[in-house]
Amino acid sequence: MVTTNALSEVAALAGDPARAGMLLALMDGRARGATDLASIAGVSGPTASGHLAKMIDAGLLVAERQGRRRLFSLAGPEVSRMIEAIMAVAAPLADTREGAKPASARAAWRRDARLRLCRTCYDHLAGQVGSAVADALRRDGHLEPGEGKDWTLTGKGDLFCRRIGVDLDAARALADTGRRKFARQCLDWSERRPHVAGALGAAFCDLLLARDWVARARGGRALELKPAGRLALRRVFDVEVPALPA
Amino acid sequence: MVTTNALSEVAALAGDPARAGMLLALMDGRARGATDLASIAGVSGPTASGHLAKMIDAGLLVAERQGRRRLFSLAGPEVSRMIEAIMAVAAPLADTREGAKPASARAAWRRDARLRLCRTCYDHLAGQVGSAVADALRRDGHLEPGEGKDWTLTGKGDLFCRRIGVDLDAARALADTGRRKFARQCLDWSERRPHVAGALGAAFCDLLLARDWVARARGGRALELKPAGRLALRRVFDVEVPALPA
DNA sequence: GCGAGGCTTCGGCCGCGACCGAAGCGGGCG
DNA sequence: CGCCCGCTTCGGTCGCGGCCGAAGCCTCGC
Repeated sequence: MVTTNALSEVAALAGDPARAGMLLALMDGRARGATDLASIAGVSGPTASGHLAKMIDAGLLVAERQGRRRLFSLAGPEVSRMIEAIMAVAAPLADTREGAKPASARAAWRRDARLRLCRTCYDHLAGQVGSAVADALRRDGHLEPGEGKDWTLTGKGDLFCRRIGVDLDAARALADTGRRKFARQCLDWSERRPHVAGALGAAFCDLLLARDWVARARGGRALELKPAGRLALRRVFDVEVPALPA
Repeated sequence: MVTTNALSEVAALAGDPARAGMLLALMDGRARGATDLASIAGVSGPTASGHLAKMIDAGLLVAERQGRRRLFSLAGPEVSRMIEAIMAVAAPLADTREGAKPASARAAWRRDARLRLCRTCYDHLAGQVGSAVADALRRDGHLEPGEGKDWTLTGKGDLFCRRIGVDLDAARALADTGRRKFARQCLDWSERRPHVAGALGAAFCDLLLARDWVARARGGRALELKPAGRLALRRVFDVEVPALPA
């Protein structure tokens, strides 16, 4: 029965503390370099490299060169679903082991739900809100997949951005200096579709913050979607985002 | 960060081929003895016993004495969800490794969905249908949790069973000989609530088969829920069971 | 009450795999 | 062009944990 071995092989990958630490660190959807992950996992560079190679091999991670760095991220939503499922089993274990704090566990879970709904990824939007915005832009012909992992803003999209108040000029200026890509596809772990990163993504995020449609939760990447923001998403982008579970 | 260790510890449990084999074997919801599981996993008795003890300890399995045997089964739905989630990640790996049979994998998955919907557990109903029936009987005051892991059939339940055609006399006769418990709570892996086992559970299953509401799929524990059966469940038990995914 | 079957505990063996330091590659940046 | 930084490969060490056989415990059945 090959399925038995496949199960144990994948589980064994997540079954090492160093690898588990890396996977958890990548659950936020950011891509990280091998050295970062090594220090997060508390192992040396070579050891981390070996772990990462195994996880790439098994399809748990994907890697992308960026400059002289190699950035690793979760291979897809099924991987993060797996990690969540394992944590769901592991949570009661951790509880019973030390003084039982189901309340805090539930709070953590709620916080996770908030993260999945709306968060920043560096300085741009991610989560369901980020993906919904990107989806809407594509759907309405404002944004198209460009060469490589870039987005191309169409003429129609240019007009749309100016109309709703996105500071396109600043974003373009930043891109022209070469310091930053204008618009990049950034794959989101909790959603299927990529969202909008780069200078344009940051400009969108700035707009939502300036309009007070979303607000930074103190000390984290979570963004609170205000009622006015939910309304605005419907009115401006014609998208609906689900409410947070109670 | 304790959550990291908890994750890796649980994953490591599933990361051993012998333990993974046991977990997969238990995915059908049946409880098995240590010797059975040892031969399934291809290890000796003592080795299996050690594995089982660890999984009990971690809350992945639960054990129940029955005579001089000790029966092991999955601790709950979150455990089977975890295993499914891991397999979802492992499946592509197995595919690319050898000749890729996504069709058969999908067929297996569909078969699993059928198992979750309706199956036999020994000779009684299990799966969503089994649990739905048990839920309805409790909800309507026909069945109550009795002492230990027994169910108690109320007077109202007695009348109800006779009215819909369950062969109560045969079930009671069987129970009176002591050869069999009358009605036992049997925990179902794919559902929360226990379903009805014992002579009464078997009688219910016989009824559904006799009425042609369900039919045995050849060569398996899966039961096909006929359209008439779905209708009957609504009419007789006032429960709704979801359709199979296409 | 005694034997048998099922499960667990104990002790000891062995192999896999995590780990690190040192050395090798390769792409930026000054 | 050459240094530097980030990542990988190589070789060797070591400890954890899986594995089994033998022996012990408990429950059942004759």
